[in-house]
Amino acid sequence: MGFTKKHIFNEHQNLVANYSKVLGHPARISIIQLISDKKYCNCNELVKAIGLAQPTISQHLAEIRKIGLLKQTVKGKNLFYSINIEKLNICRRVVNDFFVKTQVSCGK
Amino acid sequence: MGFTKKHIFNEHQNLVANYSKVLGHPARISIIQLISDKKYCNCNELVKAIGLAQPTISQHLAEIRKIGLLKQTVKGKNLFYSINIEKLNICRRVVNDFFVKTQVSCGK
DNA sequence: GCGTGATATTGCAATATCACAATTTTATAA
DNA sequence: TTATAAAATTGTGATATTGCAATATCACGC
Repeated sequence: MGFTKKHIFNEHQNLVANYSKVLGHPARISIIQLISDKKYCNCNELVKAIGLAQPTISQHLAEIRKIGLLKQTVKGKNLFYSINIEKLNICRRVVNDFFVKTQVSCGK
Repeated sequence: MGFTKKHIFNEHQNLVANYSKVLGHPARISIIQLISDKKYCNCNELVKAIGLAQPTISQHLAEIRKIGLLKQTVKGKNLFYSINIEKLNICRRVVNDFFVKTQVSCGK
């Protein structure tokens, strides 16, 4: 079929999967690392640093934005991205809690 | 194109992405939860509990196996799956370290 | 051996994802 | 207003993923 049957899973399962899916591509891992290293980073810098075309980077940025991990600041012609640390922390906890709970369940 | 240009990213970025990708589907989240809750679980139980067809579950199990997260025990006709806790712990650390390092970079 | 039950594999259709060229939008600078 | 530069959007082709029916495989009991 090609599409995921999300309705048969609960909200939490879909949430963990959604967050993880965004991290499931090395370009997006690289983008997040570059933005956090440089604090502020525009699209062009990412294009040069990573070596994918501008529309491709823009697309990956949109995926990361969808889960709220990015902040934007307009400065002249440039659009600078930075990490939404609060949201990053939420993602970390959601994913890590899944691991921890799984580990605890195994040990009971 | 449709395929990921993995060669332009480093090993660590691909590793984080690989682990995350496996968690990037709610069926696989659900499978991991069910197996860890029941300690041992065969394919049929997962099929009944989740409501996807047997080949679909089998396929998702294969994805989870690829990153080493599952152990198998044959008992008669049944094949029981359990969680490889050591590997789960490694995955947890790899993914969580990514989050923590990102957070630290933002704060510097 | 033969049937049975459990799981993996194969083949296929539908959808999603990845990557990029071309274009559009937006905002500044001249 | 016009040029320019940055980034988003659109359109497209190639590949990957999701899901399932049909089939194959494998291990047991008879």
